[in-house]
Amino acid sequence: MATRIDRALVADTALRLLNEVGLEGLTLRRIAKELDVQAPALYWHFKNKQELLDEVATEMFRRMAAPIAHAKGDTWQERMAAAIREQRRFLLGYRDGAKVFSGTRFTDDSYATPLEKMLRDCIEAGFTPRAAARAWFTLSTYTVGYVIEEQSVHPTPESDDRDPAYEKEERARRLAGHPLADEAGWEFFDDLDAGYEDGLRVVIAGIEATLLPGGRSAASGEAPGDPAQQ
Amino acid sequence: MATRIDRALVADTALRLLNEVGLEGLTLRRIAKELDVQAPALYWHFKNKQELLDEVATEMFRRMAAPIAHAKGDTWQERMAAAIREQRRFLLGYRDGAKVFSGTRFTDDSYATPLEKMLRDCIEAGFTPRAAARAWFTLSTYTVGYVIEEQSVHPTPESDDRDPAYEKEERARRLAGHPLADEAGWEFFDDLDAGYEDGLRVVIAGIEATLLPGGRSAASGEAPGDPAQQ
DNA sequence: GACCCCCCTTAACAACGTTAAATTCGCTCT
DNA sequence: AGAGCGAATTTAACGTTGTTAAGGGGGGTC
Repeated sequence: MATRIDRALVADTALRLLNEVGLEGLTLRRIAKELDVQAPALYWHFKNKQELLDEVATEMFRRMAAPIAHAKGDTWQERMAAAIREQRRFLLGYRDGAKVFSGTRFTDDSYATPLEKMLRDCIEAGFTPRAAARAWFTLSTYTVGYVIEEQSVHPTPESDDRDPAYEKEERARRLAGHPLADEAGWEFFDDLDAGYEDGLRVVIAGIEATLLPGGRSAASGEAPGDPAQQ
Repeated sequence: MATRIDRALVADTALRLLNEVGLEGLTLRRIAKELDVQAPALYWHFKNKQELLDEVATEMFRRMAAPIAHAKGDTWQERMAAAIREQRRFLLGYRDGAKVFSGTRFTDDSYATPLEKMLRDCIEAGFTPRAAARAWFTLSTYTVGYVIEEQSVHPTPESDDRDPAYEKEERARRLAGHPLADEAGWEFFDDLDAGYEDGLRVVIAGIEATLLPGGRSAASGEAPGDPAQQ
């Protein structure tokens, strides 16, 4: 009847299913059903659910690897921005994409190739290896954090239905007496794409200023606040 | 026998319990047991587990609100850095703190007071309200994203036991042929505090450069890459 | 003393991840 | 072709989870 299953097929199916049922609906029995198989069959291919999810996250990354690596631009700033925008686009493309992605371990080195390319690009632009790593990591961290927040407002991709708990009037009432905080909330909810772009611009400008040799405080330990007190 | 329970007591207890059993061990029955009560009793005070977790996250934030609001420094840069460092410190202080914090909805406006103070501070320093909101939001997003990653390496606060899956040799073997990616990994794992400080420096420098009027591209739409293409 | 509302208990349900054992499929060797 | 064998899957079951339904005890008020 149905062909035999393997890790790749399971990960594929689970990833497709993710957009239909969300992370909390992604149970072993549901995945098994989609594969015309009983749930315990999955345990032949994965030692537990976490390992299966790791494979799903890895497959997710495999699909974004090429677009990230091929991001184009005239300057390193433009290439980095284009690459990380691709990453966000993919994370947004899967329901709960950022949650699945964050904190899971990759099961192979598929992420190494695009990463290697980004870093080499930076180094050729004058970064030290350390600064290049910090630059990319900061950008990536910001992006994942941002998309997690985005997806808790807009649970499903390609649809405008907000999570109903984010309600206008209730919010406004609660924040009476905090006009700035209220406006800040709107600033965020109103245009998520624009908000991301603003933050992206901030981070890239910061990388220029602090991590690129020639930037204001590239080599020195000088910092805002007092980093030594930590 | 035991005193009656209410939302505050439940949230308190759950928050204390969180550090002992972690997020996945934080079941309703376990919380109830700690309160000398049967699990369904919790449903009198919360409509479901998510609402309880929202209350826990809110209580978490209530405790960080004062330290954040009272962060001191001579410049707005130092004050922002000090405030967001406090936020990270608190998130790290609870097991799975960043995961609990991210994406959950606050049940009251306890976060509005410190936020209002930060924003006013920025505006007095010359920011527009919009820029102030973006600045703080970018900083906060970066921090939550960073701590989520941190806590998936170091699951429990105040202890050095790494999650054993992050293994040296295996990693090195997998990344043979990707020397930069390999080194980047070390750059990250090796000193998480320093890594955070580097990123923090980046973001604050970027805020200076792009969001503060007088910064390089404050008012213009100019950006790295091509923001309009989104 | 009867009523009522608040808060909690007991009992139970369906669904979950996971394990153990039995079973079937698909190939190889003779 | 048939026996043998390991790989892949099924059936059955266990303990635990979030959640619901129904009932009961304990103050306060008429």
